[in-house]
Amino acid sequence: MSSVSRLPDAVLRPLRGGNAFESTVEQLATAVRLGVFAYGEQLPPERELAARLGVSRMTLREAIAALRDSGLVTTRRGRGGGTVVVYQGEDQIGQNRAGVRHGASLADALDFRRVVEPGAAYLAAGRSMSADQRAWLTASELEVRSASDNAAHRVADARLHLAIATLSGSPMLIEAVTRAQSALQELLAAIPVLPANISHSNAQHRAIVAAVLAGDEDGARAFMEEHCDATSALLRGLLG
Amino acid sequence: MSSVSRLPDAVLRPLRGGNAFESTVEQLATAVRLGVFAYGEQLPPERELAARLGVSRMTLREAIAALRDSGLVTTRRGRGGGTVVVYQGEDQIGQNRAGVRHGASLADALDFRRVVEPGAAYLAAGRSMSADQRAWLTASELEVRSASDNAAHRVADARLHLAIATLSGSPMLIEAVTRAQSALQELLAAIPVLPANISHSNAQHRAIVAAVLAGDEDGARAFMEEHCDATSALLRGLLG
DNA sequence: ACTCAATGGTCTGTGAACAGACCATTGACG
DNA sequence: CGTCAATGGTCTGTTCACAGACCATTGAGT
Repeated sequence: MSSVSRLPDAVLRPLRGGNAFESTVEQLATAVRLGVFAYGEQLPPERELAARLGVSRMTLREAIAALRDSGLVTTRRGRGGGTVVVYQGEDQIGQNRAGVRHGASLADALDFRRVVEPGAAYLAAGRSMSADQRAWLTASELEVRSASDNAAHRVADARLHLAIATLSGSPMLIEAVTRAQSALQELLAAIPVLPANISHSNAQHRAIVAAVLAGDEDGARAFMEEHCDATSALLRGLLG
Repeated sequence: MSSVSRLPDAVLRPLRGGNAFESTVEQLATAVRLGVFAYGEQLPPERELAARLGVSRMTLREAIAALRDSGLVTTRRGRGGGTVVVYQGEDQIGQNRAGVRHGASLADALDFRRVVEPGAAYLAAGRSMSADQRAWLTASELEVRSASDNAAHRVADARLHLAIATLSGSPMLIEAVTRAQSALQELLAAIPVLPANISHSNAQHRAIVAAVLAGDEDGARAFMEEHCDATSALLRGLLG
């Protein structure tokens, strides 16, 4: 039985990525870059956010300070104050973060995404949605299509994908999609965006959203698979 | 935009499940119950295991002590010694652990599993495997079929599913499948196992493995979906 | 039979993270 | 125009986890 075929090596993983501080920074930075908090939006109050992240307020505050130093957010005190997002899609120049996602994990992330995103679309299509939810989905898709520049397009794209994941209704899947998106985020940011790519991608988005709204599970999944394959091919072509 | 439709609520999650000690116990106990470490097998030396779990040796030792107290493992000192698995599938009676997986997450886990396991089977089928790996897969399937009692059957089943996930070659997917399996482990243990169920499940296993070995991606996925749907139906029937 | 390498077992000091109380600032609202 | 509720900012003591050195035990190898 070769070395590849042993379960313990495959299953045992580190449970906490370093210290709480770094994990918090990572998670918040990712949330901002993925547009979970859009430009101009306020983050929840520190006490609430700390509770939700399962981290002490001190640690959270240090993490927020790091984001502030990176120019992602600004903070204002007093009633009506808070921490607000300044990031609009473009990272500061000369800031090569975490280069190439520790090695071989590019293929991993692409494979993973190609499984979980279509799965989320499939599930979302199978759910009955409220008018609000349908409107949200449509609006998210429209925002991607009408993005003015590459940076805005990328953020809106992430938001749409996360919206679909959210509508799947499965927390575990939402988390999975979030991880896939954040793993690919910096790679996708490096793609030279051709108009043809964008237009193709937009068409796929429309097809996916239409299928989800129509309750067409298999269609939603198939379109999302195509969509993932397209970006996959693009990334592999550029980096592999 | 209704409360359901907001990204932050869906995406922000606690990063560390309580303290390091509890997480470690949970992970090790799960590994043993899923058969990642089979009966009679040795765990890696403490120093190595601690490093792999990203936890200090002290913490790991406390976790192992907890497993020992639960009767899952025994420990022997000296050269050739170590910690060895005693668990054979049956938990000690009167030990109702974590009852019903905090509420609504049953549906979540089932949905999640139904996405990631078929995805893993699909990917595994698409890979070219070494003779060792093919033999491993076949052996794992055979072990499920020839399990003598329910307890052994359950462990062997988990091992087979994890083997398929491992052969997908995607660490992120392996982790996802592991989480799905461990989330459902205690529920599956509660199913009254009818011979008809077992025989049906065995047939599906054979079909899945055959498809994976034949490189039939779509078939592998479809069979795995059927398989997941079957246990889903069983569980929902009993608990929902 | 002896040796010693491999393993579990123990101890101590240090730093991280937490809980929670308290302070400072601001603007929404009456 | 004043109040005070909501928010960020600060401080303190405590607990947890870690690193790493050292001890104890055993059996594989010679």
